[in-house]
Amino acid sequence: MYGLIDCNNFFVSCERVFDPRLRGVPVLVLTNNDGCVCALSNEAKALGLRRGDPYYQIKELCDRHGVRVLSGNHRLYGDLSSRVMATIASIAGDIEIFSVDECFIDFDRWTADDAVEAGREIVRRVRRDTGIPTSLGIGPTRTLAKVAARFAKKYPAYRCVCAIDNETRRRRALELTPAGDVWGIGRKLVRRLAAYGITRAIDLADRSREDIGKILNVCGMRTWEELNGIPCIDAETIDGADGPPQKQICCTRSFAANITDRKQLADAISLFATIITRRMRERHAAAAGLSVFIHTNSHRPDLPQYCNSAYRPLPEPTNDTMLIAAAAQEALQAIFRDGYGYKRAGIVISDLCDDRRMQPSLFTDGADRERRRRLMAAVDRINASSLSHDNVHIASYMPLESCVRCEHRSPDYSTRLTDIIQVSNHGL
DNA sequence: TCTGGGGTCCTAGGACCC
DNA sequence: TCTGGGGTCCTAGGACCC
Repeated sequence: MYGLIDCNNFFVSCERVFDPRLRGVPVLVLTNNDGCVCALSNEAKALGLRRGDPYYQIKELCDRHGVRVLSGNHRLYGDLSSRVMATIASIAGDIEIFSVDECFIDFDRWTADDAVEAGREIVRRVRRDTGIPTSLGIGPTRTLAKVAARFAKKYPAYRCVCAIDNETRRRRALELTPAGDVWGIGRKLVRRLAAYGITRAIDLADRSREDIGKILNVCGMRTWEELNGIPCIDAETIDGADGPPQKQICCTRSFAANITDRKQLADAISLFATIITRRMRERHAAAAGLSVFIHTNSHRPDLPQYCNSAYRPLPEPTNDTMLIAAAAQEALQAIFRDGYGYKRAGIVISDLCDDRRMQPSLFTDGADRERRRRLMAAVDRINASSLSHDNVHIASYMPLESCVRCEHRSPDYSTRLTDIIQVSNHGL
């Protein structure tokens, strides 16, 4: 049996941990640049708001109903996520972290009843120790555990834990689940399946293997098997930093206003190089090359459109901010054209290797490489201190706040000393 | 005025090999 | 008139996830 723990309305729940005034009222968390709705509280969902709604289209409705609107504070969410995962792991042992707010638990050696019992304890402890509400689904495959987690979240009678542990419950659950709510069935597939009369999860599971082979590809076939209780989604148990190495790292942003100036865009690219190299060093990744892309605003067909990207190989794999920034500038200069307003840009790195096992070049200076490595380590140490986030950076760097909008950002309650919550004793 | 960011996997088609 | 068979690698595009 697999368990899936899912944090309820995760980003909203994180904000509510530190600001109790947000409890019981509609709350939205926006995407970067305050562009779209990224997460909502149940009260906001009840007003008809949906994930993905552009904020400018719903602003008036939000004002009318007193919806509390927040910019995303991902440093806070990341910190709470690691606390939630640590709490779960302290009870369940090996867990497989699937996303910022979800993880799988191996319940293989448990009976269903014991798993439910242990599950209730996990949910209670996560709530007590971190303040985050969660739901737990249990099933014979990961896909069925996901289905169960939906029920655990939706119906209070389950008291946060739902198990699909026999054939009757499996069929009943799939009858009540729309095909589009199944893990792996997205918008496009919903439409294709509907053409074959498949609208509920049970319709999908009950088709013959031959039928499914004609309608869907191998990914769809795996979903079909999982719905029928045959586990076939890989068990890549992620164990701390020793999980499978990442294949790609990118850093891309939309800008609050179109950028027309070459120097301004270059400074934004330097910022992206700073962000992406810090992430690479955290993950022991080094890049053998990088791509830079720039894009005008595709939502404005009335303006001249241009997009392009360029690749630059590096003499040897590196995660040095200055070397990556320099290569990124070269790539940018190759594609920049005057006369356009650029709305989006980014750096994408697909050829990654482990910086502890990389092949150095015969023609680069080993002593210089070691000096640069120590310099980057020192910069990371200073910037990681909770008093001075990102105080040390390369000179051609544009502060994030000057190109991206985030007008309703909450404090970094748990990761920055100056933002720590204050408890007043006035009146005591 | 105003529409996110970071990933994964699969497939088809083209280039190339013997 | 008439032109094989088996394979790999790469890339772009499309689908999905949160």
